[in-house]
Amino acid sequence: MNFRQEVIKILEKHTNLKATQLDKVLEIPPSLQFGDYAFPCFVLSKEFKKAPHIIAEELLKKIKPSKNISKTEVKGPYLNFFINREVLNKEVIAKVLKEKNDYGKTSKKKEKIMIEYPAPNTNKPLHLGHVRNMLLGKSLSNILESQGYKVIQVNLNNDRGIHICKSMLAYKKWGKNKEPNKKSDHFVGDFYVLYSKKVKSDEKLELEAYDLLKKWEKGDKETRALWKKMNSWAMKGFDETYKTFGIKFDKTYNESEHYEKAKDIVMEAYKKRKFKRDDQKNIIAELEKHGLPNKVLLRSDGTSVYMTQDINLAKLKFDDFKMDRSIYVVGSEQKLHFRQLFTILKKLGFKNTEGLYHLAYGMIYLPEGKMKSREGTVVDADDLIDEMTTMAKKEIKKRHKLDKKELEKRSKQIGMGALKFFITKYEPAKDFTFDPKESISFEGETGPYIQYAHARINSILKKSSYMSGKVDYSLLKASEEQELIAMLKSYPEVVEEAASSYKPSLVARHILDLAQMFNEFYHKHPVLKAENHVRNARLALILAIKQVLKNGLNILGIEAPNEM
RNA sequence: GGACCUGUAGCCUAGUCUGGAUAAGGCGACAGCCUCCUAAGCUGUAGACCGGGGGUUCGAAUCCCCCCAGGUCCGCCA
Repeated sequence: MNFRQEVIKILEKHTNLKATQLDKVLEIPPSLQFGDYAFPCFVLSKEFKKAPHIIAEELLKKIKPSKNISKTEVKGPYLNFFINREVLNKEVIAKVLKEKNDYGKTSKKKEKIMIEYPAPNTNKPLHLGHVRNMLLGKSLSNILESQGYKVIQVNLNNDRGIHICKSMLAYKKWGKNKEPNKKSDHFVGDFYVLYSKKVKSDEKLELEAYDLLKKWEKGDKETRALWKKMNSWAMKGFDETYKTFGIKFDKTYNESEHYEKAKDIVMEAYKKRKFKRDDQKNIIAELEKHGLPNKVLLRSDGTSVYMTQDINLAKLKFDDFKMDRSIYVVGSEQKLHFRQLFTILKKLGFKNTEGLYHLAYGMIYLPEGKMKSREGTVVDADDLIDEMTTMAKKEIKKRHKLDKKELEKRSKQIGMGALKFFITKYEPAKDFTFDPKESISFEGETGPYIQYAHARINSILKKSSYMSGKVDYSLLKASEEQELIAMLKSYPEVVEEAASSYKPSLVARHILDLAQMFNEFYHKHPVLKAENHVRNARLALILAIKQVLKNGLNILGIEAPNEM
């Protein structure tokens, strides 16, 4: 049953507007007290040369109530339509309860989409920026999958280059061949920090690092062995963190394996005059007519640059998976880079360049400014997880006495829920400041707030004897109940919108609103102590709310605990 | 200098694509609510010339132009 179509049909009969025009102007009122759909009569006022409110009155007289549209009303220049509550309530709640975990899912979309994230450097542990990256990549993957897309998640290790050699050098000099005595990516990162400290008083280290890079490039055995060892430490540490975030990749690419292979592609294109040489004999892509700065692709000595390897990787990924779309989850500071890359790929005649997309996310600042790995002013991902979990543990201890295992489990659910929601609720493009003191909160617009609403519902349901027999849905007529049903109804549309606009934040906001409205309802209207029929209807309602809260949390990678 | 992004109460955000009915939440502040389904909750009060100025429109936080402020980028770094 499509109520909107029905309203449009009615209006089509009584105005001379076409369905497509009506679909465009028909709106959903800001508040349910104005009905479910509103037709603004301004549109007709010119044609009829009458004031909009008079047109509304005239239309009202012509329209009779039907089974689905129970009432029409004039409010100033608006003609408002009210859907029959009983039909709507029943339809929405029954759908949620029937589809359960699949509510909000569809198999409409068939395309294959690749998402690449978080592409770390293998010389230091993951930090808060990666956390945002991972949460965005992962939740978007879930959201796209829920719409039927075949999603391929890939990672790229930036595993070669001068930054790697710096931590290698420090290990060589001061590492005493030690094995990791802590989480192994942190162990590697310590040497990067150590290098940065030492180089301040000893500039020669910089040259030594470059020597090491040259040795690496020549394939020096000892250097390669150390490089391999330290990289495997770093990656092993990353894997543990990925696991905490529930992330698995279909494939991981390593920059070192193919960074040189793009040379042939570039040279061939150069021969076909797609690229040129500049005064210094570098091969460049001329991008000025596309409104972009030119870009060097091969140095005059034939060595490749960052852009070159990205060209090769794009080809490699497409050869591997033949995807229709490819999303790069990378910070917004690389916007220009990706505009250039995509333009170059088009010039090269790559397939599916229309499907290339840079999902740029904003910076995270700390109260003291920008994060700098070198200076150690970063928020480490693992530390952050620990801190959130510890805080959650403290909060739980205030309320309950739990055995150790349950305490660990629940504090992880809540701590991670808080962290994930805090970051996901921001729109991807937005910069924000992460103040550890204020950000670690479990009250207000937070993950635990939503989890709490979920747990509360569960607690009520546990105490009830819910009969799945006949429910009189017309009894759900309080404004809170109607709002709640409207939100349940629109949940699938919100997920669809989140998928098409690549904004997991939309889902986050929606379930937050739902939890807020539920809490309002909870305080105003008793469920268990309500009169029999009303109780049954409310039980059905909150069961549906619980389901949607859970679905929304889960799609964002957040757990929905039954008790808190 | 150029390109892109951002600007909504003391602070953080939603709403901007697709213009419409009193600009919606949270934090903080103040005043209340646990003999009643989990107070990680709820209610109320104070707090907004939607960065500024023009324009389009019956109607602008939303669209267009100009300006101001902040950020990012404009490497043969990744």
